[in-house]
Amino acid sequence: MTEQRFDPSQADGRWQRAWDEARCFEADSDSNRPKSYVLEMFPYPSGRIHIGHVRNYTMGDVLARYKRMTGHEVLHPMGWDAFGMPAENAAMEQGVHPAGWTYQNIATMKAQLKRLGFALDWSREIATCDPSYYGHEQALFLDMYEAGLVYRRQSAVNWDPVDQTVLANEQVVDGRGWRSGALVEKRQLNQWFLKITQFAQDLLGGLGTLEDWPEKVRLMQENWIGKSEGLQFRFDLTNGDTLDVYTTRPDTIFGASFVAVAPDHPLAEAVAQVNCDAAKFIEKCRAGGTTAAELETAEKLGFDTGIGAVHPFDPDKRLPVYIANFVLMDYGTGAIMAVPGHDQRDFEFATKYGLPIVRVVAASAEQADAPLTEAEAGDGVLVHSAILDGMTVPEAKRAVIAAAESQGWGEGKTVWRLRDWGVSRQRYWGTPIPFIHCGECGVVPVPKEQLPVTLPEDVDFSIPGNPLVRHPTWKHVDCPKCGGAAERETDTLDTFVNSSWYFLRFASQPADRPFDRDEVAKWLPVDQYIGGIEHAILHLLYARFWTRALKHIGKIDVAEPFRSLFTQGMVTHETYERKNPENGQPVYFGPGEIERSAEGAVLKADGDPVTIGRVIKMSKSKKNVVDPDDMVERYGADAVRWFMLSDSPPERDLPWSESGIEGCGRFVQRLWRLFSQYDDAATGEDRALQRKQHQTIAAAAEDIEALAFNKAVARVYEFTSAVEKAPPSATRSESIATLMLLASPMMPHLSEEAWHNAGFDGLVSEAEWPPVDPALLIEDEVTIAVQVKGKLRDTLTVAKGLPQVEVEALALASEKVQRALDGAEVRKVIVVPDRLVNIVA
RNA sequence: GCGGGUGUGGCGGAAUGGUAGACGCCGGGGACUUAAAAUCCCCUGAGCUUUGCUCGUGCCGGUUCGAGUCCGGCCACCCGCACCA
Repeated sequence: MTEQRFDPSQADGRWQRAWDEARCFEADSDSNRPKSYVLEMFPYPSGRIHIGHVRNYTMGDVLARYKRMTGHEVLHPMGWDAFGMPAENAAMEQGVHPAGWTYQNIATMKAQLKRLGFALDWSREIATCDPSYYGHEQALFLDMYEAGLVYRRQSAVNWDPVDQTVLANEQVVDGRGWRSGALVEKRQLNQWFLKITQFAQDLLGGLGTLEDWPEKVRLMQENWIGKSEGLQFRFDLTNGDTLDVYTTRPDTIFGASFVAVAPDHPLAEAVAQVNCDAAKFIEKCRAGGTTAAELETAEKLGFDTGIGAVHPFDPDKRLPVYIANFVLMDYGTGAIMAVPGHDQRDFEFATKYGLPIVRVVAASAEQADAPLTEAEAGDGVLVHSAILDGMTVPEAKRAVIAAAESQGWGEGKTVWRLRDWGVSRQRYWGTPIPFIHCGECGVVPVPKEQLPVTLPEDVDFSIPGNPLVRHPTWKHVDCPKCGGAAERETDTLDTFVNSSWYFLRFASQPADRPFDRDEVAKWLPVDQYIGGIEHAILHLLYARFWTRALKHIGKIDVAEPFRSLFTQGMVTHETYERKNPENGQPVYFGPGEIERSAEGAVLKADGDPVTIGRVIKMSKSKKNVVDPDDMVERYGADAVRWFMLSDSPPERDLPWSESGIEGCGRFVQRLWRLFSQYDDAATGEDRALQRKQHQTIAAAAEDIEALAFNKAVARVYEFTSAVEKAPPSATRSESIATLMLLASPMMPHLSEEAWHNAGFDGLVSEAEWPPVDPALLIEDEVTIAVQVKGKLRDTLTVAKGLPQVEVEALALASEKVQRALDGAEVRKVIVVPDRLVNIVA
């Protein structure tokens, strides 16, 4: 006899232990079933699992469990993206060691994930902060160095002069250090780079093969790589020098009214040597923000160097050369020809400094003198452009490039927006870069047999700066080449490096090398990768680059790491706030502190109302967070999982609500009551229910494979209602068993318990997805909409496949149709078979 | 600023160019109960002159027999912008 209510507090743990004991989620690479590699982006161990993680991993889990039920050998691993700044911040703020803090968090979060019943292969767990992981990363980095994919050069960092520390962009607030409040300076340091640009064309071309990636992500990457074809050419300057500029619009060369260089361009620096106003201007630019967003939103500012540039088509024409804050040194040559008529940035600059704005492209020759109120980037024909007049934009581009090449002052050139990847971080909690600096031999790689270069444990975070630099002994080593005194590299690798190959390490974990080539060949590519849209560009591009780099140096034979990608939305929640009467700043309250009703919300503490604010991404600062553990404790893992899948399409944001999770808890119990009605002694057929059953199996499978979990959930609801209403029969019992199977990827604990109680053998987690009888999918009647002039007037229920003429006759015979027609003459009748009739009068 | 996305009832959403609002939440009514919880049933886009009609998918316009869906232009919000992960 089964209990009245399903009790997750004891059932969840029992089945989780049963899965562990059966080791049913460990991937067997010797299996001859078709493989399926399901991977969710691994989490940063920040402390506790966030509800957003729960959503991400629930989606992957449903797919992994479904794939296992449909006969696949599934690899569904989990690990920890364990290096990063928060551990160092915790060390500084709480006096804990980054390693201790990180491993403690991992233990906590692992227990939380276990409580949710995810079908993960924990035998392959990795933490990137473990030397057994990052040691192999160091080896791969050295391999890339040997292959010429790693180099060093000067590059700017944000320097906090008070804390004597390099700051990340997010640590710079309004141009000041977040801790010290000091004005941040740009400082040049020698840093390590990976040559991602060597693969620019391949990374771009590869996007075309990624059919199962969202179009938007491919577009974003394409724009990020930013291939552009244009003209690089040389201006002769009035001071006797020359200046190389790059333009994607050589056709507009007659519209150029000035030339601009980046503040850190050599020409700008040369001018600053002799002109202190220029030096001050450059100083001002350096004090500003470093990010592209800040540069481009800042007011356009320039400094006239007094130098003139000779127009290549008109030796008498001189263009003033400016230093301008909106020109980027990293793109092209760091210098541009500015065409205000056809580039909005140039337009704003020209307006501000009173420079000429000339139209050189118009819709037609007659429009040559149409006034410009903003820059026009559209197509048209060339005007006011001497020899180019009348040409189209593409013709003029070709003509100018041809002229430059034949006259020897420039050449057509492909330029990429993509820049090489700076991987140096002046921080402790990361992978040590395995190099040694020797006064005699220069930069020397650490010999492979000396890997891993591990982090020293005795470090002091009470003072700012990189502890590796000031550690008493760690960096002092003998040069591997000459044996003389030398120093270790104290920079560590960007944490994006850790996440650029972890999916390979999951496939196999040999101790003596990063991965096994055959195992990688067996499991890769990842069949379904799931993560947040915020990783659309950087992480995914870096992982694609590492895959190419490792293939290039002969380590693997994988073209693309992720065959199919899915980007899920965020979990959001209402905010509850009051205005602080003293400063007008909002004071936030957590969901646990308030009492929510249909009328509004009141604070439990004082019973007075609070304002219900916008529904936004959960964040600690807004206190609109819920803790997954609390929810699992109150409603059980299955209700939480069900909520994560319900309602919102997975690619969109999911608003968490208390009433929503309560509804899910109720549905778990409702299913439980239905499951307990399973009776293998029942007899009799129920054709309609049988039809519904098979339609539901097919539709749910289709929905899960399309990751449309919200639709699969709706199918289960619908089918549940149908089974509940059906009178007892063998079909009904069969339907109940089917429902256990359909629900099992989403609500595995409930399903295991019910499966067991119904007397079935084995675990439902190892059962097969129920087969579909195609004959039962077809309906024999259809409902046809009848429209008059596009408006619905009636519906008809007819046999499926009824000939068009008969449908038309039935529609015209309808009383409602005749009334709507009101005697008007029928001009045309459109019949869509089995769907609709539209009568046009 | 640039690149990418999203917008449908009170709320989350469904809908191969073909019946807009499936399914769920909230709310309302009823049954059961001494009562409550739990459960079950019914109703639930707006308006109107209610056998039915009109309006309605962010806003403005277009294509079509027919537009939530396609095209053009706007608006709002979200994501990314290279040292957050």
